[in-house]
Amino acid sequence: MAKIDTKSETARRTRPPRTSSTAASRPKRGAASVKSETPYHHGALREALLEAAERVLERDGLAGLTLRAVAREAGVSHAAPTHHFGDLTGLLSELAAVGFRQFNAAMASSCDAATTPLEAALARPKAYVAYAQAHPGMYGIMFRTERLDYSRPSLHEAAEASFAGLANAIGMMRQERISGDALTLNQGAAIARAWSMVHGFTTLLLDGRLEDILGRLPEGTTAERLLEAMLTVPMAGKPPGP
Amino acid sequence: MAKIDTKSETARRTRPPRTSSTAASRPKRGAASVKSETPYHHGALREALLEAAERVLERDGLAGLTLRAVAREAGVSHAAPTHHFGDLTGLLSELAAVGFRQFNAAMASSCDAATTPLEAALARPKAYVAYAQAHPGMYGIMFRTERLDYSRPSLHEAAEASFAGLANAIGMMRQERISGDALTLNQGAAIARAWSMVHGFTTLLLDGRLEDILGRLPEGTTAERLLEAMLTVPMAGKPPGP
DNA sequence: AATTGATCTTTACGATGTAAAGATGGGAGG
DNA sequence: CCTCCCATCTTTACATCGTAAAGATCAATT
Repeated sequence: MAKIDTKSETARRTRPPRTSSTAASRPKRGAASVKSETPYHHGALREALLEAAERVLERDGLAGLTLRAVAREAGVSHAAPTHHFGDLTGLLSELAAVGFRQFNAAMASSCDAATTPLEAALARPKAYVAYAQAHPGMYGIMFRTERLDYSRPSLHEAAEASFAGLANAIGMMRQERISGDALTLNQGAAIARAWSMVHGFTTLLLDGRLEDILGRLPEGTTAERLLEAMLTVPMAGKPPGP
Repeated sequence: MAKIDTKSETARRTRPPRTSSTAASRPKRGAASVKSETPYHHGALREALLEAAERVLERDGLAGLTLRAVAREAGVSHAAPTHHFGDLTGLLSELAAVGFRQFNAAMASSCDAATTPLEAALARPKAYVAYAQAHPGMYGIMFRTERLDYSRPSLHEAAEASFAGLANAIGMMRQERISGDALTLNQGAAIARAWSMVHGFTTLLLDGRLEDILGRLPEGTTAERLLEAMLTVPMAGKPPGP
């Protein structure tokens, strides 16, 4: 009469046969014991859980991303993630680290593809926004600090690399070297301005708060075009007539 | 044997005697029936709940802001909020509306106090950031779209007023009239740039992500000073030497 | 004065995070 | 080869949360 809790839980757990996309997992056991379709020891649960988490996040959004949902998606018991991540914060932090690495890779590759100086200057912000639009859930996690543990090395490093890349780009654009650790006020302001602008734009865009503006712009103006205009046009004064 | 749920709940509910800060509540009953310290009908539960929610938010942060916690804080049963807000989304939305009204008032009053043109141009962004720093929880709710219902009139109006004030200020700064509903690309870009910059800066600041930059700036540089520099200094090129 | 409808409480249920104890089996040491 | 250990995963349990539904209470209307 105390099993009320597990009733629905057990009933739902159909346990799909762990269609792991990374077929390289479980090198030891494998075809030796065919009797048990889902061996007790997964072999690569950590990675499988992170992939499952990403899938759940894309499918059900941030609200659906729970420890138990991720465990279900991976086909393991609801308490299995605990051993690998300790906590919901732990899982989210590691997932955010994955996101930052994807993010950094996307930024780096898009920068390499630039040819003209103007293109080079716009490539990074565009890639920033493009990543967020392609992976809104990921972006949401990465910048939702309340449930993140930055003392975790993987997250700290990935996020740090992201910031370093940004600061570097700004420095190059200003044709200065960002020397070591010290910054002048104007250097700091340039970095903070660029970051704030792109990050703020992205946040507002994902929250749908720019639709109001976009709707009033000339027909068919995209968010990317608006971003370009934001970054290109001088800060104040009358715009040049058409 | 099915009362396991209510056990701890009831045990905790000490029911403080509703020390309502707004003494104007319950005009009808009052001193007539002294026997019941907490009358069955509160009289102004809606407002009391919103105030309680704000208190809980400031004390326990976003994570602690639950329907039940708010009900506890207000000294009513955990299901009482349902009748007034329907939903957690409802409560959060109404609370966000309160926040937007506070926010708008702060912005307006700070704009009136400006004397020089430069001061006037900086007053609004400074007030923006200042409000967020003074009420981080509120700000978090106001711009956390996922659990907000913008179809609610109070929230929609309050947020709309906030946006209108911003757009107006940008238009005045550009010495243009924002005519009706249409916007040129440059006008839209100016609005989006200003909003993105201030909102992004605020978000990054509240998330502690600017501490890295602030720490590398000249000794004792505050966030407000950095914001000023962001808004004052030209966007690119070498800074003027000291 | 009886009724009614709004307001608040009780009770109940499914879901979640987390802790703790039990099961499993790969690998180390005899 | 056998046994034992321990990392890994499962079971079980519990406090809390959001929400729904039914019951209690009371002010106001008829």
